[in-house]
Amino acid sequence: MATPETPRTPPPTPDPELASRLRLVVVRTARRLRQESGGVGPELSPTLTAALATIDRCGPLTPSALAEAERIQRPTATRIVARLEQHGLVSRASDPDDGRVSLVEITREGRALMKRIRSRKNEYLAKRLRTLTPQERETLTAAAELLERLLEDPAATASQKAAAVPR
Amino acid sequence: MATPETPRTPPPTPDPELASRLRLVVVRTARRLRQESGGVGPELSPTLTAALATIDRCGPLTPSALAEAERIQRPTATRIVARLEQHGLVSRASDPDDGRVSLVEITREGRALMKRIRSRKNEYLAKRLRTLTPQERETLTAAAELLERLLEDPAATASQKAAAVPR
DNA sequence: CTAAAGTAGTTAGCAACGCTAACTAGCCAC
DNA sequence: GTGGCTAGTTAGCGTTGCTAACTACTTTAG
Repeated sequence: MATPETPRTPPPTPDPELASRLRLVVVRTARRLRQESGGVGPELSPTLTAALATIDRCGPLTPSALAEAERIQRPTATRIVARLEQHGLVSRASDPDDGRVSLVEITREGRALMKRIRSRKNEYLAKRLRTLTPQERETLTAAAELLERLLEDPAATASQKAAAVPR
Repeated sequence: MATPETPRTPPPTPDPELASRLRLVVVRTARRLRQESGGVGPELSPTLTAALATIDRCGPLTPSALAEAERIQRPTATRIVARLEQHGLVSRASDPDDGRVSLVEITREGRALMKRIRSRKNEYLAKRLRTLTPQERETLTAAAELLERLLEDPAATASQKAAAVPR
């Protein structure tokens, strides 16, 4: 098994293989998280949690802004906000300057839930993480940051999609 | 932005925070991958791709074994196999010894598709990965390995991490 | 000032994927 | 054989993503 701290894998890292591998592991991990989150308690699904986190972090924002931040389509954002609102986790306010936009904001309850989620819902993952060495956790932290970076910059992606028409 | 420029995690990394962060980034990455894969061409969804990869790697196996490997329920495996079979990517054979079980195997076409997928469908990810430094890619490789380990059963994990005793 | 164009949000409907519950079919123990 | 186990399937549900099309408001042009 590779020791993450030692760059003992110098040459043989062809992109396609790493891409494949990342694909698989990310898909499987996401699935696993979804499974876990469901059973733990009366908590939110990963999707709603991620959205709530964004709303929390980015302050009051419009559904469109949420869609952009989460890389989802506006209709999806609409539904997500509706669900969160239904649970009393976010509230909406009309923009006085522009009657079209509505500003979504996290509520006190929402914030409290986020806090609870951070400490409790991640129990599964956190427990697993605790079995790793500090160096390994560092690796994951760095990887998370890299992925975050990869997720940004929609330019290349958008142009790719535009080029791929036939279907 | 490469070598010495990642002052990542000099301070302690509390588990809950890392867990949260991993959660979010994994969920979002998975979503992104799903979006990309759909539009690029006549390719498979991430779920089907992952399943096909497992069938390819683990040789002929039963639907139950697939379910276990992919951490899904048997009915889900049934549907996935049906879809793959529909596309001619896998074939089934009855076990002569046990009339209940059916053995699923990847076909030549399936193998060819896997090959194509590895080189083509990951284009999006691979392209992004190419913007990283070798060291960063190494980090992701190590992270993928860690996540693979974390995905395994607690029992299996425990035995494997025998070398890396948590404190 | 009114008409056209653009933008924010929503609604409606579709497909993928995961689940549980319940059924069928084959195997084995008695 | 009958009863119980296991493998696989079918049926049905909920979530989450999408696109297309609609409404409502704003902005711009004439």
